[in-house]
Amino acid sequence: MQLLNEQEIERRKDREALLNLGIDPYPALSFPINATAADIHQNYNNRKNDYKGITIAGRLMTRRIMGSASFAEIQDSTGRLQIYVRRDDLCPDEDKTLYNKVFKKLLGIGDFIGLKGFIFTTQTGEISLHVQEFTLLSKSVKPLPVVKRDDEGNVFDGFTDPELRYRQRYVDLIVNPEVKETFVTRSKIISTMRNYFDDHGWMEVETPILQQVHGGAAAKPFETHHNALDTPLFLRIANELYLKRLIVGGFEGVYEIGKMFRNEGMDRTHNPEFTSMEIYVAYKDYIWMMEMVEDLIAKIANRVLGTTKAKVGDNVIEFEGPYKRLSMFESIQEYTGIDVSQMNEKELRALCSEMGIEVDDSMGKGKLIDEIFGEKVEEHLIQPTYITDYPIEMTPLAKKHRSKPGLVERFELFVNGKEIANAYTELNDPIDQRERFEDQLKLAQRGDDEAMAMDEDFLRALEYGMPPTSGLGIGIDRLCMMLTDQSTIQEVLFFPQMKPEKKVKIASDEDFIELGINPGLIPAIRELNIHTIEQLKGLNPNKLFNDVCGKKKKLKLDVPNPSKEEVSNWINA
RNA sequence: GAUUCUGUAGCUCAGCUGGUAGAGCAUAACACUUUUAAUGUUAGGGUCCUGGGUUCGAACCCCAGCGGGAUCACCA
Repeated sequence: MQLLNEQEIERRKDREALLNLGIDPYPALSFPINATAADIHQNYNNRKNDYKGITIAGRLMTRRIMGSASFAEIQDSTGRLQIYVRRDDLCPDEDKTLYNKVFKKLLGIGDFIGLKGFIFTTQTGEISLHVQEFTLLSKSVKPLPVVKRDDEGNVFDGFTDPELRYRQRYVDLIVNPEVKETFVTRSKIISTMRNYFDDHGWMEVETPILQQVHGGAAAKPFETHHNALDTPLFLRIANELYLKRLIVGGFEGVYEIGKMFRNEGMDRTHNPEFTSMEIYVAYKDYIWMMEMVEDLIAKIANRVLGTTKAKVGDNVIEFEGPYKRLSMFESIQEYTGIDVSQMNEKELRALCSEMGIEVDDSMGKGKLIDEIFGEKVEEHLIQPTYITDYPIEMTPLAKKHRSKPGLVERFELFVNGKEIANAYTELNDPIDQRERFEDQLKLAQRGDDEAMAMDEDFLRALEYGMPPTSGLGIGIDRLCMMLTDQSTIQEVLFFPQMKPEKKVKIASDEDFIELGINPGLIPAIRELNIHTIEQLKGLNPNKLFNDVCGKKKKLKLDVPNPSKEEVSNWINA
């Protein structure tokens, strides 16, 4: 049972009226088209003769009816096209129903129609379709928000409420073309990346999303349960350890683009499920990876923006490499003037409190350095910058630095103050790896809930031998935000996670009848805005009795008044 | 999780000091055969998020809850 507003009732009536005229509002048919809105706008002026006998389909978005002629706009996946409809073209004979009734009255904004006609240019210079035939393809029975734009692109009645836009993304996509554009760009970013990898001979793979050990990163997982195996399973927080197993298995380049799941907070840069790309290439190191990433990102920017310069917020970012490289210690030195490279844990802790950075006892040396970096450096890294050579404590899966003791071969790429990529020369010494996991265990015992879990099977794989390998992870959503100049992750996810909508179960007539209510009284009950059984149950019987009798009289319902006792019985039933 | 702002017609929003709920678009009716934010005339449309409280009287003030946004904290 659904409560309908005036416009929804009106549209349902139109649907009935169409059926009565013998027009199926939802015909089962295919409607072949030979043109799109974008094609017509681009090419009509140069190839005018080719644009006769056009068939095109789309959603009716605006109408300007002027008596026996009308202008309207349809929208297909490529954009909008104005159509020109004349009564005497559609209805050459006496019977003008098709235009006067069907087109003008029974169609509405949001309906899908198929059209046949020829393209022409109006007096005001707008390329338009002169309609010779139209077919209703699908009737819309819910009113669409109508967004108006003038010639300068000013928006007049925007559909802007973020809650509605995210919950009803389909509506957002229909009425806000720039939203659709963002997602087209997102798709291009991913396909460009995929093509780049494939062209290099690296193979796309799929690894388990349901994992028994949630390794490869430090985060709280979503937990579920497999009934047949009677075992707990986790939605993956990372896929790194599986991809490395494939390198052990003999593939020399593997990548995966897919969803990760983390049971943590949500904000404008975090969604519980997000898309990451991870790639592992054998016989490479992180120096090589930096060059690859520069090349990749510049190619993506070129493909989606047509340039390597991108406007991001108030900044213009140049994505053409080579990017600046700074070691983590150098970056802290550069932005604070302090050399932390020789400090021990105690000195670092003192420095943090001096800088007003909150610390707690669970934090080891690496974590403390990371805190300083996050607080003092990150925001300054606007142009693409590689931060390299991280403290070993915070990076249990990366190989020890070839020349700098206490550090690992790792870089993160920062753009506009945000991290968008993370890469290592991968740790492939199984003995070292086991020790690192054990160190993580110790951190966990100190209370660090982000410490990584031991994965015995992964260690077994490493023991068989993994070639030197470099690995990279890119946060796809963040990259998309960057390249589409969006400041919230929700704008680059079709369906961002939201709290569930409150569902109210509207009582049907049968539900009311079941309580012993005379069907003739139901209109009075609804008129009192009583729509759910719970609502009814919560009412005072005397008040309800008075209200129902009063409404019954007002609505002139031809049924007897209920007795007070009957009304009490409804409530107590 | 904390702070703060916010919830009024299908959509976007007004609503004064607490005194019968308003506009534009959309919808409906009439007019109009090259309009384009079409236009003109007219009409209908409301659980003012929910529940309590204060008051003669609450969209408005107070309390609680629910949804959403922003900022902060954690994480990518």
